[in-house]
Amino acid sequence: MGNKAQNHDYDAISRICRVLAEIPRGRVITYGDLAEMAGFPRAARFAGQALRRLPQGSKLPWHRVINAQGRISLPEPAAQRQQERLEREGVVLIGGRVDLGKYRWSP
DNA sequence: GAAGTGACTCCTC
DNA sequence: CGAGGAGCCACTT
Repeated sequence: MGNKAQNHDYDAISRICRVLAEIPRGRVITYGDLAEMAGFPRAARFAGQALRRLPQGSKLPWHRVINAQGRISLPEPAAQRQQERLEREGVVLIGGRVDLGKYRWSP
């Protein structure tokens, strides 16, 4: 059948999840890079939507995804949780900002 | 099939 | 460094 994004778009989402699962502990990735690695260049927003659709009990490291400015794009209070998770992995936030030059993950 | 939406990014002021 | 605006992509309704 020609169903693409009608019932369950496990095609694009699964790619995002796959890349997400590859992010090593203690590292972070930007929405833009995540999308690009999944095969959707310039689709940073899509990455965000995919993560937003992610179930709560997901084992995927959604907290390792931040914006290109090294900041958490998530609204409160989720942002606080994400920051704590990152710090718990050793990712230091200075002024609510992550040093992408140090923690940005690249394959 | 068109219009709306967003956990974005880049450029300019 | 912060605020504002246009551009982009794929999903959702």
